[in-house]
Amino acid sequence: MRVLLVEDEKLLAETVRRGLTNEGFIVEVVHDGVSGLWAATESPYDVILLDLMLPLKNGYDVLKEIRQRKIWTPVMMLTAKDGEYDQTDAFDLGADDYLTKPFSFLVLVARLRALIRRGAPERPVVMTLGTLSMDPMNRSVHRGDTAISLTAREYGLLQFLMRRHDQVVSKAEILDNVWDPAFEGGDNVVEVYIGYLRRKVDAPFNLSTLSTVRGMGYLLTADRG
Amino acid sequence: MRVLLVEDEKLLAETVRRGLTNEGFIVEVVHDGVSGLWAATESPYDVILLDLMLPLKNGYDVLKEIRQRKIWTPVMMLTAKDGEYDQTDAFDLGADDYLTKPFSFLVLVARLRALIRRGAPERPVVMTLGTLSMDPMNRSVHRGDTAISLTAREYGLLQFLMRRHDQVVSKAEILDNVWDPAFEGGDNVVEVYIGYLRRKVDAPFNLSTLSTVRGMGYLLTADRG
DNA sequence: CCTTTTTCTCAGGTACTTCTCAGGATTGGG
DNA sequence: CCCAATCCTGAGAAGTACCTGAGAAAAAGG
Repeated sequence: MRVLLVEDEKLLAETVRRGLTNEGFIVEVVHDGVSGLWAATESPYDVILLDLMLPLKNGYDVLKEIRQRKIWTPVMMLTAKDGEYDQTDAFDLGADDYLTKPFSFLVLVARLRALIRRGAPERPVVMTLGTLSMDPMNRSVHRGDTAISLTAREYGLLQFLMRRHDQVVSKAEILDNVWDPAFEGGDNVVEVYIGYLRRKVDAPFNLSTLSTVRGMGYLLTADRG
Repeated sequence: MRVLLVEDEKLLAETVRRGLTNEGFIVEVVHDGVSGLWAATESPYDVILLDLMLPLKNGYDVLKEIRQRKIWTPVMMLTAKDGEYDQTDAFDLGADDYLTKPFSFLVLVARLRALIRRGAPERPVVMTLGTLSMDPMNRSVHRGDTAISLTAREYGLLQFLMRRHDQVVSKAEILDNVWDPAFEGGDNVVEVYIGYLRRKVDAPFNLSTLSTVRGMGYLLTADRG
């Protein structure tokens, strides 16, 4: 269980390091924001403890850049007690928890464990295929940056096709995965829904990424190369 | 905001329950130590109000066992005023605050809020989403700078939606988190309250930040960009 | 105790989704 | 080129999800 601790108050850092080591964690300590960012990008940790007030680069910026680099290690922010910063900012930037100083060591350990247990959450599940993107969090679909509104069934179908992009998927397979197992109808309904999708994700953009492979099924590919 | 109240004096328990419910908390009451311990381990609360003198198992033991089971929900002890027990004991065992009976209801609420704020980081002091803002401290909601008056239930629902902004939340999820766990009714009540909220936070401002995602749930987004 | 507010249920209405069907279009093999 | 298999698609019926006004029931506030 590897922990990166980014904290400039040497005394506090040492206390926490010793305590966590004692609890069985492997702790690495750095004392400024730039080193923190570097450490976070260079080696994998199970969780990052990030102080807000740091020399060279403050905690917010470190967090922001970590997330920009698509590193989704859980981050727990350590904030001083006055409410100078708005804590929602930290969450917006992708912090997973925060702790207000001074904190009890027991609380720290408990929260740390909770965070690790939750694991690096499946945060950016947003799938992309060429200019087509899908975000399961808010169920939105975009081609480039124009939003596309899909019904539940259309969405389910597209999600399945995106997961299996560049593979031919048969109508039977689609029925099995997108429709109710108990579904009794024929497979014409798949043809119909493929039609709906084409009109929404391809036709308005003069694309044809969703093609028919006669006798086999359908094939979704990326646009632009 | 879920509270577990462990208190054997039925009258006091009922008063507190009603008062807290009125303040927007969801309160569950049990009347003895064993039930309290069981409840605390079985479902998640934001804070536990724990009387010291309890039938079957006293408050100290309950607290100790709760902590032994690695449950770190903030606990506020309710102690009778005579100094039979030393209050530092409570802290040693992992209580986060205590209140001496008889206590003022206002003080209880204030300390409870402080505790929840300290203990549950996912409840920042003031939440904002676009021009919509909510201050849990005084339970006020504003759109821009016009105040909006909400009932307890409306407030709870909005708070939940704001915490999960930009995510689709299902009616079942809403029922689980905003309504009493014991709630038996169908989920039409959610539709009704979504309607109420829309009439208060969206319609008067010609906005539609609270949208329906058919077949999935509801989605709260920020206005203006 | 009576009044007001809040919560919840119900039922009718509306709008949307899903699916079926049938005829038309397309494709590939002979 | 013609035929048969396959796929597409417009229209519409059936089904479902959601909204909302009205009002009963419960709680809160005099």
